[in-house]
Amino acid sequence: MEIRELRYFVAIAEELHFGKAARRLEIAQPPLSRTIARLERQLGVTLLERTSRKVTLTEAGAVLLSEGRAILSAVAAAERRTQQAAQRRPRLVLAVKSGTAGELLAKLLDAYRTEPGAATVDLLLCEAHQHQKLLQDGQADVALLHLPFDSTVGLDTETLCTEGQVAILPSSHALSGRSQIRMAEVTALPDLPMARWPGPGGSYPEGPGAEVRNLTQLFQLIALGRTTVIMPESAGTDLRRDLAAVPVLDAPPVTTVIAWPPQSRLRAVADLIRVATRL
Amino acid sequence: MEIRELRYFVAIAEELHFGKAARRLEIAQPPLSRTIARLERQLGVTLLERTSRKVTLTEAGAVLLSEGRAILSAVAAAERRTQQAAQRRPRLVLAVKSGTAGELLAKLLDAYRTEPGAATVDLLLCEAHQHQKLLQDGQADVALLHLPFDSTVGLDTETLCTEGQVAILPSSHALSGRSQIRMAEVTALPDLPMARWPGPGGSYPEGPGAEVRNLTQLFQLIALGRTTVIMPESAGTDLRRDLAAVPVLDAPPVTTVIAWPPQSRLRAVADLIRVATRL
DNA sequence: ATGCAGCGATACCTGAGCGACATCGATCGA
DNA sequence: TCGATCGATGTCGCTCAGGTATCGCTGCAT
Repeated sequence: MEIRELRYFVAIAEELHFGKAARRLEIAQPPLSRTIARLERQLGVTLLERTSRKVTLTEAGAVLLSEGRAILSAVAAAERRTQQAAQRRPRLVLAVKSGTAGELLAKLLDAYRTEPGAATVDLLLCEAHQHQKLLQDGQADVALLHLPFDSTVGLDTETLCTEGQVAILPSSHALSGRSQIRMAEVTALPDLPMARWPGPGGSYPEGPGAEVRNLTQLFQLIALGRTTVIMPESAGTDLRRDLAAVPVLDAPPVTTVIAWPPQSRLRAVADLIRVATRL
Repeated sequence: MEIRELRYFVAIAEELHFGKAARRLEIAQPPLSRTIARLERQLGVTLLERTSRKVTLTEAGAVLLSEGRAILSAVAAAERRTQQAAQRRPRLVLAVKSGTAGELLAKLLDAYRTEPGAATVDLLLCEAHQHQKLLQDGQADVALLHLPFDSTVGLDTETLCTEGQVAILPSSHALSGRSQIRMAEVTALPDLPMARWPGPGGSYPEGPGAEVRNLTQLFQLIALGRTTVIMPESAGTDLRRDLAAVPVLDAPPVTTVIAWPPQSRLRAVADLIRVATRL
């Protein structure tokens, strides 16, 4: 099995249409048909059921699609990382959800900068749920994740810190003066439905709250009295004047971890992790 | 970058010798030289420093070696799993360290067997530290691991159970009648140095205890009064007559988890996991 | 019922590149 | 200084990737 064959198969499996897949691959349709036929012959497995009107995946095809996507990501990552490693002055891409881990991030970058042979660290500000993909296809080398929100499946991690959560409310709200609060009190506020974040697929869960994509949007909506949110303490420091943070007693603690692909061999990654765990 | 090129590069990077690598790949040496040269040209990166007497890896080459091995494993896994998925009656390979999780394993297999459309489960009895590799190159589909001993990096997991640990002693030993014991008491026994297991590389750590590879060896040595061991409770049930198990109060608890590769799409794997978590 | 449009498979051709063999040039040790 | 060893290079045959033209099947519209 070759990468080219896998690329072709994944394209067809996604399009379920030889013509469209060929256009996407920028080749003609006949070589595509032949390549897939040969792949099937070599594996001894039928991957696609085709009539002249419809193409469908077999069960084996679904398995190969899933495994194949992972392999193609890994190949793209290998190419990127190999080229990075050859640079005279290495660069390191650190993926962080925008607006989070502010102080920790600053301390980490400061501490790492003084390391001998420190690489240039590029920050890749990403949206929630993107980390995984960025690390897997080599667009990022390291990421800061927040448990239990982010998944660490397929990654090596080290715990950096654990913190409580706070509810962000309009300063004018009745509860904003409280020194602490409980989950149930926040989630039950009928006048302030909880904001909804996009899920892993990029679509929003059902619910009454506002749909938000970033902290600026969110804070604006909270200030307007349209929504509220429960989030880690550190993200609630240095708030706008018209917002208040109230510690939520029984919210699950949030753990910030540093994560990297397990087979990472970049010295810069190892250094950064060492610095991070010593903070 | 193609799989063939990656296979060639990994072979050379491991042998650090074009001739030997070519023999291992069962091709002549010249095409190998040319293939690597072209790979380097395409990546725009020097992977190997070569003189006519010595070949060494560059830093970029070391990165590609590491990433490349992972990719080759993934490709082998994809081929195996695709072919498995095409079988009329699917098979499922469950990797377990020999001698562990006895009762849990029996219950799991019994419960799964009654599932509608249950696959045939093949047990792959392996040695410690092999799980990871078996799952990654597709020789196994699921594994039972024991935290904190085994690494779950790169795998999805579900916790099945947690148990304490016991010290296994000769029945004749002075401590064997105790109802409980402490770590320090066991590790400090001068007459019974702790047995040594092979590490991830297959070599043994330094120490006075006996070198063992499996439970039969181990139990025999304990019965002979040559060593002792601390291990999970469940592995210490149904002991030989001449051995005794004493709970170790302050030993870290052992968690048994079921683990699988994150991109797994086999229905049989999903079924088995569901059954396991409901036990 | 028939003709047409859309789709995947097949036939055939050209050129790139893989792999084999022979050989070169450099380097190290005797 | 000579020979052995090792990676690079030149050359050749052949496989196979990719292109164009076309076939055969199927569903749909008239």
